Amino acid sequence: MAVGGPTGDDLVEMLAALANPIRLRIVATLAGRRDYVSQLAREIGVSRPLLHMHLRRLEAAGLITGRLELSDDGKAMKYYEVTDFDLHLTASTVAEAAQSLTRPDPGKGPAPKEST
Amino acid sequence: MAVGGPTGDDLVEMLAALANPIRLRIVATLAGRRDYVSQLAREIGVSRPLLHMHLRRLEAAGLITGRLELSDDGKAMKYYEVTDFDLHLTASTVAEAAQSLTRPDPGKGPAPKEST
DNA sequence: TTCACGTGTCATCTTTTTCTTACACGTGAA
DNA sequence: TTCACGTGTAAGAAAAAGATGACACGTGAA
Repeated sequence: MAVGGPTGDDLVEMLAALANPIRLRIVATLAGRRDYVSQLAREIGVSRPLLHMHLRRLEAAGLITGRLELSDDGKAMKYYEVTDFDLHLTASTVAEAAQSLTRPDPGKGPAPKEST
Repeated sequence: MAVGGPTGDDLVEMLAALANPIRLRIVATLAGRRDYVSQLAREIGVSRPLLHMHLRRLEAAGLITGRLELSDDGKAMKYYEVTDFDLHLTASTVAEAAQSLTRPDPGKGPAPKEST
């Protein structure tokens, strides 16, 4: 997906999702091959609940996607894989994205009202 | 500066620095013209102490630089401007950067020891 | 002197993020 | 049944980030 213009809010979410060693490692691992949760947790070396949280964050940002599949054993395995994200960050691209920011500060005011 | 390979740690720091509405807006504002702290605080609409903290984070990540200058009035003004950062984020670039990650998880173990 | 403007920091509080522990469910095999 | 393996979630502790207010300093002008 070309990202000529994610909204400022979306950009913040993507950046926040990537700005973490564990999540960076998750993306790196999934970049090689898709994997299911338990196996991924073993490879990266984190607990399943923790990995689960990080996966949610990455998926919410649109950087990875997961789908539930059934193995031959009849076990439900959730496989994750990376999406085709492509972010180009320079002062100008950031400046453009910032124009569509709706939150002046994180988690406070809901949205800016239009000036009269 | 081309960023064919910032270390994983550096990348995390840059991403964390940009993953914030206020800091995104700071970079966007400085992308147009350099500015000094008090004026910047007024334009963005945040307090000086708060802006000061965000500026430190951005400067630590190497995204902006500031230098102290003297105005005609003899006042010490600290002017900030953006650097020529250029980050390209895809699954593969992230995978490459992740190889040089030294911290398995944020704020726990100091550094991984080399395996024998 | 007092005011307005610039710089900075410190202590504190609130909020968010991160992480662990414990629990729930389902299936196949011994 | 019990065990191993897969899935998920919920509660609470710990750590980090965000934000505020009060303070310090220095200069020029009224």
